[in-house]
Amino acid sequence: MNLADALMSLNPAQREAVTAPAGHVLVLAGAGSGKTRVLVHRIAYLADVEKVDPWRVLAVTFTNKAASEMRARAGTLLGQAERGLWAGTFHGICHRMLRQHAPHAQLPRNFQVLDQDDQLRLVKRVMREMGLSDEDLPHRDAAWFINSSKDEGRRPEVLDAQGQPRRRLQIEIYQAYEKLTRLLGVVDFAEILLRTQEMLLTQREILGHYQRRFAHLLVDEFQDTNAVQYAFVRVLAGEHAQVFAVGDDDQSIYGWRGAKVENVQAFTRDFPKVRTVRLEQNYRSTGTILAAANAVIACNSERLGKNLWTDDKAGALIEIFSGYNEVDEARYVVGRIKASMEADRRPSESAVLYRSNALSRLIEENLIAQRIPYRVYGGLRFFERAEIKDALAYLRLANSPNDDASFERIVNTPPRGIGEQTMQAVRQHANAHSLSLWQSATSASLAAKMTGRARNALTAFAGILQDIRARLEGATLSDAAEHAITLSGLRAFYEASSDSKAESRVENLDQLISAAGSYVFNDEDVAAGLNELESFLANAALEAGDGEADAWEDCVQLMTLHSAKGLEFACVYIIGLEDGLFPSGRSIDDPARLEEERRLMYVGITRARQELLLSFAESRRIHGQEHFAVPSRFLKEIPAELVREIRPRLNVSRGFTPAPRAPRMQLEEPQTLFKLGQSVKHASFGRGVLVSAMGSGENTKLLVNFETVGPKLLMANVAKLEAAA
DNA sequence: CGCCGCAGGCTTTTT
DNA sequence: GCCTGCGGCG
Repeated sequence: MNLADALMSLNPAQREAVTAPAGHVLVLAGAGSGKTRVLVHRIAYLADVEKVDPWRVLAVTFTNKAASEMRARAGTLLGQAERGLWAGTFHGICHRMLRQHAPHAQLPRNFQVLDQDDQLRLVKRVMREMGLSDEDLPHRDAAWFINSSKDEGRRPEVLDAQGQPRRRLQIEIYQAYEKLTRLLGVVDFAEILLRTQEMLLTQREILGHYQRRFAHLLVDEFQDTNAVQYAFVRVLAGEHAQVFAVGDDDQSIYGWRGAKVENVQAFTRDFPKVRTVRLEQNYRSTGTILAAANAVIACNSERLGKNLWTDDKAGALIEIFSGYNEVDEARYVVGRIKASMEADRRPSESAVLYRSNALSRLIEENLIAQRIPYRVYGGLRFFERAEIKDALAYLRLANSPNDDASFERIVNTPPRGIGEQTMQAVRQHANAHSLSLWQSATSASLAAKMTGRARNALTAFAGILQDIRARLEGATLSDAAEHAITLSGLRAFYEASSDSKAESRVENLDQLISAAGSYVFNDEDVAAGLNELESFLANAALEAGDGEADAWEDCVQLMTLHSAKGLEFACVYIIGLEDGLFPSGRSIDDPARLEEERRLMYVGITRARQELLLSFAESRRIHGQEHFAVPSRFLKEIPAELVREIRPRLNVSRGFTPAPRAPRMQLEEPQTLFKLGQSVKHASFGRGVLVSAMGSGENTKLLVNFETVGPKLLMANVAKLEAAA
């Protein structure tokens, strides 16, 4: 593609950003304003006009998906020249730097990356060794503390307990955890960043090397950077590199994970002469949707200020549905999706968004009942699945026998009679003689102390591993995976299992074999001294893969509001809009956190291109308990003229609901009320007369005397009654 | 050792 | 309502 043509296709603000002269640039890019486009064009512009070798450009994103999209789009603009461009996630880039300079970061050459689950296991182990249980401090809290400290760039030594016993405990666990991870030579996600940063600060030659190389740093989603990531950009930029930061303070929704919106402002302060460009023209949503988004986000006080506008026409009104309960809500939403499909919309054009994963269940049930294909995002990704990690652990242990974490993971998976008792002995023997678990388990001196049964079990396990190892030599990656899965007994174990999930586990294991077969061994890992298997294993944690192993299908999309960021859909349904749920009850009392929730709402609204439906339920079962809720405050922040409110057809009148709650929303549509003695129609029972009503709210039951089937007791919110003449 | 049953717990999660 | 962790029993 011709760059001039490409530049002409940009709007003035986009063009200003893309063609900005030498210096730092901050692009405040509103939702749907073409920020990826700007980033990609900037890379092309630098190459084409400024004659910057793409090799000297580093583009940083947060997700692998965004990184590969950027690479692909830069490729279409640049052609061959795109090769050499370093585009990746913060973690991917730092990981690569650590691999390259492992010894300078005090890491073994084939150090391992711990994912969340691995980390938690290690925290548990550390706490167990300290004599602490989950009751002293929940394991999750301890892991959380460690991660947020690292995100802030803090090592345990610089932390102060501030006289708080709980905090002291957290610091002690962090300290012990750190000691253990260094001993094992493993790094968690936060450590990848922090360790890289520390390496750059202490190893001047390495820093100089990268500073000389990178003339341009482009950072996507700048509002999501945490303290360490910001410091990384700063130190890498040094005095000479130009930083092109793109972000939207209104879409900062990861504050709870250490992201600092303040970095956006800090950028203009810490870097000299920053040129700020605002992208405010939105190319995604209708005027109505945009107006709603603007109105909601305007309720936040901490903003850099931006107002989205569009050339698009107003479009349909936003619908607000108020259901009696979650069942009602789900039925309505799925009904609407079905109707839109009947109007020739593809399933994948609709997305149901929610604040918390638990809300997907009922929607799923209804979609299944309606035979609508759907896909739930989130949950475990491919390489996070237990069976996959088990198989990888066999490969790891076969490749490096002294990998204790892998040993612990699979020594008794599938069950082979090596229990806690035996493992205690193995660990103790290892500790006493400074051996790895593998060395300990296979040592003759330990065997001598063991009972026959335990000894046999350990010998059998060792035999399996040796078998796998023997077949590693010269085998393709997929053969190696195949052997690990088969010889370990994992496949046989799941095939024999009657568990409902076992079948999909076997499928996943097969998927692993094909994933191994299509793995591309990269030059950097060769240069870092890894063999193909090590390279494959190293990348598994970092690129955990997609939520589903299946190929993309034309499905209704279900996901949390968080994971919807960056995506767009023709029709968006945001459910569970109740105070306490969204905004989350945990954020409601804290103004700063409430603003983050509001930004989440803003993100949700701006995902919609054409249609937006917001729904809440007056009562909802949460954790098995009935809760009555007030509609989300965010609903009231949307101007009434943009909204059409919908109530279910059947509304129980005051006549037989003893204590109706005051309606919070002004209802524009007339309610259809049923009176005692009225003729009604039911989908399957036909005509009848409403005889009596009992109970209240969600539990309201109606007694209807049907002409054909006689009297029936119906749940008011389930039976779709219509008034009959 | 390993299975089963019960009690308690619980946002969001790019990497 | 569903997953996790622990305690008891076969």
